[in-house]
Amino acid sequence: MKDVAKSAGVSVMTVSRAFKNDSSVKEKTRDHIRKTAEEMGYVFDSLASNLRTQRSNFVAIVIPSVNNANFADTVRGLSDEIEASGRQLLIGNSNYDVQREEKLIDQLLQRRPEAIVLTGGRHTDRARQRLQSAGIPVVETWDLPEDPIGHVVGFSNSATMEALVAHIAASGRSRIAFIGGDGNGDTRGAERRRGFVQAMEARGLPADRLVGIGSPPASMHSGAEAMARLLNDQPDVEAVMAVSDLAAFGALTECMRRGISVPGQIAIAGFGAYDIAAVSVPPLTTIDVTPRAIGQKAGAMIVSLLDGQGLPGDAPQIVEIPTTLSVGGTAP
Amino acid sequence: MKDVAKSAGVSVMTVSRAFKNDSSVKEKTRDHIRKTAEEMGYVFDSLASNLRTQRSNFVAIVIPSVNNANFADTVRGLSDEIEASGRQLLIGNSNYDVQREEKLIDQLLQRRPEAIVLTGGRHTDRARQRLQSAGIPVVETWDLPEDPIGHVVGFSNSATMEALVAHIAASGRSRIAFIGGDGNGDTRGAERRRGFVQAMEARGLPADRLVGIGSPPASMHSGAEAMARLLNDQPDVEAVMAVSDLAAFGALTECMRRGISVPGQIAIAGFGAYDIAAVSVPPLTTIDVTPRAIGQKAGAMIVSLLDGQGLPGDAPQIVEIPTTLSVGGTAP
DNA sequence: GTAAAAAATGTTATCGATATCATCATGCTG
DNA sequence: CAGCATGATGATATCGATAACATTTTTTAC
Repeated sequence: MKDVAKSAGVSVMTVSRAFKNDSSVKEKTRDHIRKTAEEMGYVFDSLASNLRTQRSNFVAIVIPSVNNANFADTVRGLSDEIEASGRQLLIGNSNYDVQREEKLIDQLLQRRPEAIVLTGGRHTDRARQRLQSAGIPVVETWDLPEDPIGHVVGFSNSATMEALVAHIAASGRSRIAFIGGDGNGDTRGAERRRGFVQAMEARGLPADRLVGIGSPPASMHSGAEAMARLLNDQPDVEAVMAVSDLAAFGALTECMRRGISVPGQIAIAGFGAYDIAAVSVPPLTTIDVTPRAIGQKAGAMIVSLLDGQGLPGDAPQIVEIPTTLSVGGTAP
Repeated sequence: MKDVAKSAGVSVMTVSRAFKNDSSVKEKTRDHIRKTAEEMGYVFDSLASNLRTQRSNFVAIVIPSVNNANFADTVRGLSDEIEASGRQLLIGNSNYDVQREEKLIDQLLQRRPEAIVLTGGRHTDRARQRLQSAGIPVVETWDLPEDPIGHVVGFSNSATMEALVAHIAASGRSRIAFIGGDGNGDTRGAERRRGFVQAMEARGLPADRLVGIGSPPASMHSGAEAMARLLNDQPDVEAVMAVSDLAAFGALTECMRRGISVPGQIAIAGFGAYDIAAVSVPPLTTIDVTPRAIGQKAGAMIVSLLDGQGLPGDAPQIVEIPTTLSVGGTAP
């Protein structure tokens, strides 16, 4: 900037002002400076600017995996809002591991984000502390934590799953299995499993048909494999609920390979309303959680907190995202 | 840091040294400082560090869309390598738009990344200039540009598509259609279309069955829709090649809905070896471009350039990624 | 035409960590 | 125990932009 100033025959301060064009610099001077800078190949250094202004102009989001269309949709929704406000989005992925998440949060906070978005409501104690003392808006998404760190934009995975069980059970099926991760690494998956078990027990139905698919994320392939195991071990199963559409579709393909009619012999339900749900033949019965809307709402909330008059200490907002049951052909 | 120093009874310099534990600080002093800092809730400010050291410790990647499993895999491969070297990855998405890419590159360069990874080989002139004068390693991926900016890790989309046409044509089918984007926004898609046309013409086959699916990315839904149009307009079609597995699978489902046998009446081929290709019934004939390996290779290259002795001005490396034909049931 | 207001530009100190050089403490050698 | 190497710590300037205040130039008002 000093070089540009010298070359343009003005002070550095004028150059600085010329670059954030709101300030009071004569139009002619500004154009001249801009042109000079362009010719010199000058690139503004936002590192220095960020340090001086104490504003990093970016928002961080921690997701379990970039490789998941649902989270990608949330990222897209968030990204749209954040970028429209002139900020950038920094994405970190935790690989479904709260320890890794803690480390990531530490790293991200060192870069002084203006706000941070988390996926899920379960975190290490240390991560919670760090976030709380960071003094920036924290938004937990994809969940309704009992004891939120700050703001929340999400839905209850367990309650939503219970509604889905109600739908399946209403068709008279009682031997219902759940395909999903067996650990607690994927907290949303664990919540869904918990919702399944609760709903089954509330109806006096056996809730012991839990088929594990190993470490998250649940893939189409792992769903097919789990279905194969289930069909071998408990061929009398009447319905299968999967932790996600991907696993559900995998299960459906396994039925197709074996000539098992869906939903005739076995009903299948997924979760997440992925693209595959609508295209699949038959379409999947699933739950639409509007992942993009989650991101958008979180983004809008953050932008209004940062740009609005509201102080960071404002009362935490809890936004519950409505989920809808999308009845397809696999479980009418 | 000043506060921590005062509280721990040492100078700021000692605190600074205590945090990058390589330096010569007595172990006892370091532990004391670390503990004091932890208690005070001190969070290291990497903004200041980055400014002083002129090293941002992050690498940027520009992808067309986060919402695409192939690019997500590349991001994952890159992320693994970059994070293992202690750096962070900043992801920007260009929405398949070179103008937007140019703007994004400008923004990213202002944050002084240590290297930048691009998807595709087509960029605006201004973006090329900026990148060239940035003085950092630039890696173009997913393509083999004629005039690369710097390093390259990719494959030829057109040549790969030609190989796929060869496979289909070898089965004796000649009325072959291509389903893909009709514009040039998705440069990789456009290259594949070009490869299709070239291969068809080289065989003296008609290359006019091009079915557009609107703006990228090609989705399962848009593939199904395109297939429906194709079947209505040109019911005599014998084979369909899609710009991606997602569109291919959508096309397959449309055939299933209409009771058209695949591959009996119509053969279908995709591109990308997405999860769906292996799980689909029948499995899709597709091209595996090993997206994750692309990311890993690019990441390894960058890390070796940054951490190795090699100067940034070193000779550009061109790494061609081998693609493999994966013959499934849709086009044996 | 002059005084006051407004606009445009300049000067200096600063954000928080660190490179560099300086200083002080400690250990080792003969 | 002097003399020197080594280890540990401190003081100061600096990275590049900008806030805050100071100064100069231009415009407006009477």
